Amino acid sequence: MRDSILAAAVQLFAEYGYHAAPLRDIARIAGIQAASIYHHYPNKQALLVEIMATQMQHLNQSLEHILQEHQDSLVRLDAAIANHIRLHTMYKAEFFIVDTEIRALDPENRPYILSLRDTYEQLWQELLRTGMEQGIFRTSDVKVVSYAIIALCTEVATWFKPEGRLTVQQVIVLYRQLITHGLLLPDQSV
Amino acid sequence: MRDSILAAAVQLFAEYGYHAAPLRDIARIAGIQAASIYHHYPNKQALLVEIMATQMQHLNQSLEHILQEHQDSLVRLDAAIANHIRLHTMYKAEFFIVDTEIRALDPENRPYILSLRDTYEQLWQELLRTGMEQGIFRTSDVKVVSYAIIALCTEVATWFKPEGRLTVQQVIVLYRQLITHGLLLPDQSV
DNA sequence: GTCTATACTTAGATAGAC
DNA sequence: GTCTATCTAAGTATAGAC
Repeated sequence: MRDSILAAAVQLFAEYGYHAAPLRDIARIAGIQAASIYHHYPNKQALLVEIMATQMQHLNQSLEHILQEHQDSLVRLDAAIANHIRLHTMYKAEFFIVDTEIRALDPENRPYILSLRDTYEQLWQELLRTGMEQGIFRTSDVKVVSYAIIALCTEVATWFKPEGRLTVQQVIVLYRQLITHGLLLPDQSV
Repeated sequence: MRDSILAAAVQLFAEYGYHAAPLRDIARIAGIQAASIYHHYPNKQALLVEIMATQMQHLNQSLEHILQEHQDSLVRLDAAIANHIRLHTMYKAEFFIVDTEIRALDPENRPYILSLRDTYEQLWQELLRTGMEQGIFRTSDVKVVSYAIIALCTEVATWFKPEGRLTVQQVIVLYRQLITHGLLLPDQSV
């Protein structure tokens, strides 16, 4: 039941937003009365925090694992892009909540979630900085590039449909190409 | 007063989200009572629609202008990137609302706002398709690339600070570089 | 562990005076 | 054009029975 409630919350938070999703509706989808939710969670906010924390920890662990497993910057980049897009398409609703409901966090919960997001950005920045120092990646502003790549791969979740025109793997290939080689054809390079 | 109310709404919708921003607070910032808002706007939703429609029309007009003025695909791309980033940093709060509160739109208003967004995407797709046909841009999935570039340039608004480390112009140069040439150094290209 | 009933608060919106 | 006063609905959360 605890999981059913959380699944219902994920669905409604993603569809209508945290503040627009009534606890009564979450309860209805989970098949119980609103009051019964309070046996499993202390309040509505706790649902939001658990959804966000779970996904961010998952994301961080997977990227840490990639950095430990691989030393080659190009392999790391490819794996990190694929990992980000796979998780964001697989847990589409959950990550949509992570990306849009930060401001719905109570002041006492916000720092924790932001620190998890910060950790993820730092892992990416480590990957990028190493690649630039090795002369594999073009030297640029590490922070800006990390924000850019993360935003790019995150946005996939907003339009991707599992039954759509493209498979996840095809999307990964397209994004990888864009991130590594850019839009211009080589002969146009300066 | 009409503009004061709208400015207050922009501030609070951006900071707390549409549903979490009480009309009474909007009124307080505008310096009037909540009931007085209804002399200027029929309801809260009308504030949201006006904010979104105004910005999207502005964005569309500027890109249409660029496509009319320039024929060279590379010039068009540079101008479109700069235009998007400039508007998104100049009207940061307004565009943040456009990008996060689509789901707060009532069913009768949503199609209109989505059609404006659709127009913008189509203008970008026209730009990209032409460049690919001319052999200036790498051939790829036009829709996916348009989503990617728009997401990339939109995200700038989430972290950019006017008094921060980088100027708008510096950010534009960095993003332009990333979009056109990608992350890898040329000798690493396949 | 789930229920019914309800307390408490706050929201958007309206009525009518000035 | 703005106010005070108020309506009505809806939200989160609690109390206490089963």
